[in-house]
Amino acid sequence: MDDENDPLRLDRQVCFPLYAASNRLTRAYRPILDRLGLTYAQYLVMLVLWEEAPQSVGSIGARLHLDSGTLTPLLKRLEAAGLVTRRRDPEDERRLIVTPTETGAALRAEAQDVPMSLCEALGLTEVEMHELAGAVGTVTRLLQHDT
Amino acid sequence: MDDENDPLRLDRQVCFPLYAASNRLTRAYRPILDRLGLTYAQYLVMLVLWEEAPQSVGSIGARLHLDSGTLTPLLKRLEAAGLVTRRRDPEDERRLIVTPTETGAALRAEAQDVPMSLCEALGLTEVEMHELAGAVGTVTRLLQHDT
DNA sequence: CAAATTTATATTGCGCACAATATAATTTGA
DNA sequence: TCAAATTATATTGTGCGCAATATAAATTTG
Repeated sequence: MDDENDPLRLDRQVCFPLYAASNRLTRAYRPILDRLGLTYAQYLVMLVLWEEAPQSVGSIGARLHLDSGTLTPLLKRLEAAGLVTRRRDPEDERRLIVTPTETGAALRAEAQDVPMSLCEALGLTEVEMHELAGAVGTVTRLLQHDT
Repeated sequence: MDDENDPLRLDRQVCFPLYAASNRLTRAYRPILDRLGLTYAQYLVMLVLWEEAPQSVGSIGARLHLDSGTLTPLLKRLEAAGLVTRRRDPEDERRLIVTPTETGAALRAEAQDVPMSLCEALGLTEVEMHELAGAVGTVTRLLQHDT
């Protein structure tokens, strides 16, 4: 009831600005990634695959903290778009091996300036981008106490 | 191709940790809010309404940066749960006035210790919580250059 | 005052995110 | 060795988040 210290006031919520910031980022990415025909989550999966391929659904998920409920349909859409192939690992038929197609690998070149475009879309200088990276790092470190 | 400075490496993405942190937070809130029968987004709407009621869909949306595409079905679910009423403003039939029911208002008492429970679920001390608030504030400030 | 414009909410459609559960392959161990 | 436990992915169902569009009420203008 003592307004000042009410823990339920929206402007006292530590986590709401993080939620709002994350939504805002996804919105900012959208017009940029539209040019590549990718959603933000699909872009993240392609980043992971461009770094190392092939990879199983599980290893992609471990990297992005996403589970098969999210990844299975997403990967099917990437497959339907001709960007990846999905086949079972003959060594272990439980595993599904995801590999970028030639088109999917070539898309990497188109994606080169996505980070810079986003920077511009957010109206951030390189210095501010570094500040942001620092603050985001602090948030991440603090939230990784658990798992 | 010069691995070190490749702007497409996942660990060079400033925004991915923010996305991951936001997902993690929603997961952390879930078991706590389950006890109130609320999702995280519904909890945010109730916070806004507990602060000031009644409010129109538009004013709730302005506060949370959400649009009617998100809020209309969410508010219908809150109405179906008996937590709010929805009626047109007789002064301006375009507006929809959202008001907590007695049950909805009473739920506020049940929610009092949600912030503390979350803090515990994240394994954060009060000092760390303040650090987190500071870092989140920096992120918010930097991302508010645009709108 | 009527037509055009603006404003507020609703609807539709798509793609996550995730809990819960299912299925099938592999591994373990009595 | 074979039944139980474990592991990997898939499926189902719910609820966002948002772009695009629709609808209807209010406001502005000519």
